[in-house]
Amino acid sequence: MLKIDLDTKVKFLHGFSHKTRVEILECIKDNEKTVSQIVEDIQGSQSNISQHLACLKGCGLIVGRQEGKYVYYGLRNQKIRELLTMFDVVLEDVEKDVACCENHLD
Amino acid sequence: MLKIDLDTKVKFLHGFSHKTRVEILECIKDNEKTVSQIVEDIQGSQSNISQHLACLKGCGLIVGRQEGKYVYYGLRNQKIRELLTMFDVVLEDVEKDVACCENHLD
DNA sequence: AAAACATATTAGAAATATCTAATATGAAGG
DNA sequence: CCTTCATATTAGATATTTCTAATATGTTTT
Repeated sequence: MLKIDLDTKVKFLHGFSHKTRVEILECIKDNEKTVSQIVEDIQGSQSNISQHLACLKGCGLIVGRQEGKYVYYGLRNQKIRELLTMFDVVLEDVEKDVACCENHLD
Repeated sequence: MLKIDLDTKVKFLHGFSHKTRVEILECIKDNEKTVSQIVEDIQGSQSNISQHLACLKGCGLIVGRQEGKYVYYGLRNQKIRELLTMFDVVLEDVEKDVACCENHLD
């Protein structure tokens, strides 16, 4: 059990903190895609998506693989995929919880 | 299997996107604490911590329970705790991966 | 009821993140 | 080579988040 540095963890988690990045992650969750496919899927601008991809890569969440003039991006590993799945599971729980307690998320 | 709304998910994930908030979560991971205990543990200002606690509550990650003049904050449920644990597991994986590939996190 | 304590809220300043638009790089095809 | 296509990078404008300092709320203690 390695000791995880707090700053590293924060940087890692930062990857999940923007709508576009979450969309990208979900969009490539099951199979890698080229930048242009991602741009089309989530209807963003090329430059913007490219920047978010760089961010996700920097956070350690995705990897890019060049093939000719295309670059394919996919999740870095299986554990990241499991984490994405877990977000949904946990959120369902939270939502049920919140609904039954009459509290609100904001 | 409920369908999780993207905006709800993004809001939820936003809770993890700041160093102080991650510190708070880790600090109350095993048992709930009062605001002043948290302030002391992570060496922040009362006002600042209070604002981050409000944020975490809004994101659905923690719950507060008043007892006399104290307010105890703890993780909302067990699943959130598992998620925090999973972050460490995934990060270890990523770090090993990154180390062996000679890429960097930034 | 006043004082002391714990926490929350607010406003505005300061710091950071994001987006847009333009340009750069680099590979493939003619 | 020159063009086209896919992607990356940059700079500056804009938007958002965070912090600090001051004040407010609510509870206990005296």
